Amino acid sequence: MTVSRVINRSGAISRETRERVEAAIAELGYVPNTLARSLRMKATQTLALVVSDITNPFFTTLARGVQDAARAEGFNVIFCNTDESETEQAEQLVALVQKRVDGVLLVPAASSAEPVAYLKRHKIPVVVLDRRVEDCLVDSVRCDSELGAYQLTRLLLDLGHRRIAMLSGPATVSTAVDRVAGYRRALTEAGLEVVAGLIFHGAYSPIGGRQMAQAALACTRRPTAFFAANNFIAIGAYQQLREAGLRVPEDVSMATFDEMPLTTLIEPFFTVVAQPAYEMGQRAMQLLLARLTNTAVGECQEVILPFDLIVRRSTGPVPAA
Amino acid sequence: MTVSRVINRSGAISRETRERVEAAIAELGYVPNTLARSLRMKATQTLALVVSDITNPFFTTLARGVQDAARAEGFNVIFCNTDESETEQAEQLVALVQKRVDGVLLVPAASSAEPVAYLKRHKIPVVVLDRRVEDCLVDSVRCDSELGAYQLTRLLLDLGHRRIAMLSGPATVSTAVDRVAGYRRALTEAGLEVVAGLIFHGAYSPIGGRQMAQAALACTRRPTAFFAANNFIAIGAYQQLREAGLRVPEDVSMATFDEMPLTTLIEPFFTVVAQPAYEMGQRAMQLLLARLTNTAVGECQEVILPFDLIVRRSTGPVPAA
DNA sequence: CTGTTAGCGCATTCAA
DNA sequence: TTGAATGCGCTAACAG
Repeated sequence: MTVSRVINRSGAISRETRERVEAAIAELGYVPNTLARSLRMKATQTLALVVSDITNPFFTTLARGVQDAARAEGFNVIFCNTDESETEQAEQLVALVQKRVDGVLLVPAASSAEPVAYLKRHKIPVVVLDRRVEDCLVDSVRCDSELGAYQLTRLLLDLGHRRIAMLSGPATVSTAVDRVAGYRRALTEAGLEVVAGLIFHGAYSPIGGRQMAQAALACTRRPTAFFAANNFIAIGAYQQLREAGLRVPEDVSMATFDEMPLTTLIEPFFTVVAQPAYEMGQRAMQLLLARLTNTAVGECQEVILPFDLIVRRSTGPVPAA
Repeated sequence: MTVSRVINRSGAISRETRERVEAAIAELGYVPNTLARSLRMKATQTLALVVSDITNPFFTTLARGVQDAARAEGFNVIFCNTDESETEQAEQLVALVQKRVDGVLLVPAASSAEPVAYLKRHKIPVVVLDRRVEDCLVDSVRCDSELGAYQLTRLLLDLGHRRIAMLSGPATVSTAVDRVAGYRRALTEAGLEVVAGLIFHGAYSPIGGRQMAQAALACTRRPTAFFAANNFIAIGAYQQLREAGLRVPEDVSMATFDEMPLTTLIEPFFTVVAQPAYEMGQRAMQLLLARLTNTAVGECQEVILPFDLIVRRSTGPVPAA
């Protein structure tokens, strides 16, 4: 139809017909069908963001960054949760391929490169966010978890702590692994022995945090500091410590990765490595859009964003024995 | 093709051909195209949730409820933010119609019934969530804001407060209006005069909260209690009070609507009317799905869910003058 | 049980 | 400047 030309401003149209068409559109309440358009164009103008849990403030902030950047270019974004499960993730990716999304931002549930390969096989551009995957031929945006953990551990060491429990995430997730690595490096450099019994892996969730804190408290010599690998672990661990009658920071110190926005506003408490979630989302989306529009983008990029180490009230000196 | 029958398990197929087809599918990495399917079927198996800000924990929790319920029935959900703007909302709805979503869950940016009518005109079922709209012929799920506000105000009155500042949301939003109404009723029933100068309307955001708190503090006789209409307002107001050198609850009391999940876990502080966000999302989705599948659902339903009034540390008696 | 025909609503290509 | 034919990938309805 000529209608198509009017709607898309493609081709030349006499003013008269255009007005006639526009009038008809208004009168009939006609709304073009994106499905048909996408089918024909082989492009959906839709991108996806796959995260573990859209309930985590770190990811919601990231999501806003993603969405704002996408909106600016006229793209829609679909959000998916994997709940940190590789099977869930695989299902989600299949669904996204079925929908023929133009690109995917992926916070991988594990470090396997298979999901990335899967998308590439279907010619869907991917940007890996927040975490590493084994294979390296992907665009990616993240912070340096190893360095962050190193600095946070240094901070605790400088305060005099020697028995620092590391409450990390799933051993399959790169951030969890890297944060343990940074922790180890700091200890080793300080000439201290790394005690395997003080390193824990669990879910990136309040429950995971509780369980790990409980296990850590069961050690013969109680740790004087707790390093939580993310905000949810910190929360759970904190609750567990309180229930065990311990005060933070008087009895034990705590430090963690990731801000907890509302908490921070009300009563800034946790000493954290604050990652720039919004910017991470934005940058990742920009990278993806560049792949989609620019033909010549060259090799894959690896963007490492800086973080802030913010010292607050949850850390203090080792209490007198 | 026969392929379609294999994939959809429709019609009868010999085991041999089925296996042959399945083998080919696996080998080629074939993934069916949802766009084409939806175009043909005139159904997308996709629903939408439109909220003001997906960053607000109240809405993320609600979103999880929505999504979990949808997933259970094989539906996908698209999330949209309106940032409390009617124009944004209108744009989002057009986009959703273009995408031919099968249904919409709407947290309306204003109480105008026009957006609902628009969707109905396009034969898209709607469930209105959390807020009222003027016209009533829609399914809806929410809590009784008037009652919640009434009880919260009563609580403050019982503690002896007489000058209670009401920091509410936009006057165009039903929850903001209803919460003011509940506040007024409590005062009136207690035989107190409602001071117009103590009722404020602003954005449902930390900034809004700050501004209203500032204005309230400028009153000749300072309020002894602050009633925030939602969590974001509470945060902003709290910050403003702190900066003014006031302690909560020693100098002033605060009460609010909506939990702040992480905050609550760490250091339960605010006295709140806690709405069951997750259930609200779930119920709304169930209602929508009923409309979509069941043909005979009868009249529109209005589900009012109960809330919890939780008393915590942010409220206390009026300090001695 | 399997294949064929047709059309969902759009945009590209070519003709008028 | 406009219209007609064609096909994107799928499924419903019918034939074989």
